[in-house]
Amino acid sequence: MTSSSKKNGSGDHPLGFAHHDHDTCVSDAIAVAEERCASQGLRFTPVRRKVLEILLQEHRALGAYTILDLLREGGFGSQPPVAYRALDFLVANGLAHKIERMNAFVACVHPSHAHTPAFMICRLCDAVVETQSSPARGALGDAARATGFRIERTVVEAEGVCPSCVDKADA
Amino acid sequence: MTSSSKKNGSGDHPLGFAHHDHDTCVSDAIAVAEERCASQGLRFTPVRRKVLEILLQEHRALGAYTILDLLREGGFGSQPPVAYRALDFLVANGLAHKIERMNAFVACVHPSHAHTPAFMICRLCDAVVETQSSPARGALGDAARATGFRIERTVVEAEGVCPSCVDKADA
DNA sequence: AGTCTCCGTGTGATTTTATAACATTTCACG
DNA sequence: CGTGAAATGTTATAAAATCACACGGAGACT
Repeated sequence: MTSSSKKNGSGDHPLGFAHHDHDTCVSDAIAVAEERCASQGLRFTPVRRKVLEILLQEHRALGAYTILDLLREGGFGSQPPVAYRALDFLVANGLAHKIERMNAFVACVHPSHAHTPAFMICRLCDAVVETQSSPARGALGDAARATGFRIERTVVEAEGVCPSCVDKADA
Repeated sequence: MTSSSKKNGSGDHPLGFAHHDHDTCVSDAIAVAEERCASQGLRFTPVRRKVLEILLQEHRALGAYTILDLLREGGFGSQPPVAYRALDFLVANGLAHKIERMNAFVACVHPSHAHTPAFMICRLCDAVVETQSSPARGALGDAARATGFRIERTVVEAEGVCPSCVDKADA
C-alpha cells in the first residue's frame, strides 16, 4: 500500500499524454542502460537497476521516499541514502531526471542520446512528459553570452494543464 | 545550503555579475512594490515588506530559514510559516521568485512588468542573476502545442559558472 | 592464492525544507 | 462601532535530503 500514495498505480493511462507499448519501452530502456553502463565502465548494480525499473514501470514522477518504499518491498535497503544514491547515479548518467519543481524523479525517455530535457507538468494530475528544449539558443543564451556566464546545464519545466485534464475541466 | 555567509551590505561583489547602485535598487524596488500593492488592493504588510527588504538587501538567493533568522532579528515572528507565508505572497505577486534548484528565494529585479523569468546560477559561488526567456516560443512551445498541453508558467534555470568564478578558475 | 583498496551498500541519526492545524489579531467595509 | 475575511503567531509534524560510519564484494597487484 505504500506505493499507492497517489492516484494512478500503473495500469491507468500512465502518462505521456498518449498511449504506447509500455512493456517494450521498459525493456528497451533497461537494455540501453545496460549497454551504456557496460561501454562506460559504470556499474549497473541491482539497486540501480531496480530503481530504474521502478521509474520506468510507474512511468511518472516519483518522490525518493516512494521509490524507497518500493525498494523495501523488493528486499533492498530501506534507508533514504539507498534511494538517493541510486538516483544520483541515474541522474548523473542521464538515465533519469529530477523534476526540481516536484522534488521527484522520472526515467529518461530517450537515454540513448545526449539531450537537454524539458518537462511539461500537469498541476492537476501530476503527469510529467519529457520533451526537448534549447534554452541556450534563445534569450537565455544571449544573456549568458553577454555576461560571460558559462551554462553547464539547464532546468526547464513548464507547469500547466495536460490535454486530458483540459478536457475534464472544460467538460 | 544557502546560509553560512556573512553580511554583504553593499560593497563586496553582491551579484549581478556586475556592480550597481545597491541602495537605489533597494529603495526603488520597495517603491514599486508599494505602488503595485496599492493599485491592486494588496496588503503590503510589515512582515512582507521586511522579507522583501531582506531579499533586496542581500541581493542573492536566500533559504526560507535564513530569512526567518533575519526576521527574528527584526522582532517578527520566528516560526517557519511566518517566512513561508510572506514568501508565498511575494512570489504570487511577482515581487520575488523561487529558485527551484536551490530551494531558495530572490527578489525580482524587474517587478514593474510581467515577465517570464529565467535564472543563471553559479554552482561555485551561488550567485543568481535573473534574466528573461521565452521558452514557450521554442521547441518547448511547439511540443506543448502539438500535444495540447496548456502552459501556465515555466521554470527556467541555467546552472553553470559565473564570469567571476570562471576567471578565478582559469587563473 | 593473499590482501589491499576502492566503491557500493546498509543503517542510524540528524539536518533542512515545508505544511497542518488552530488561536488570535488586524483591518476594510457596512 | 460590529462583523467577517485576511494576516499573523505558535505548536507540532511531515517531507526531503544529508552525514557519518560500518560492512562487504570486485578488481588490481604482488
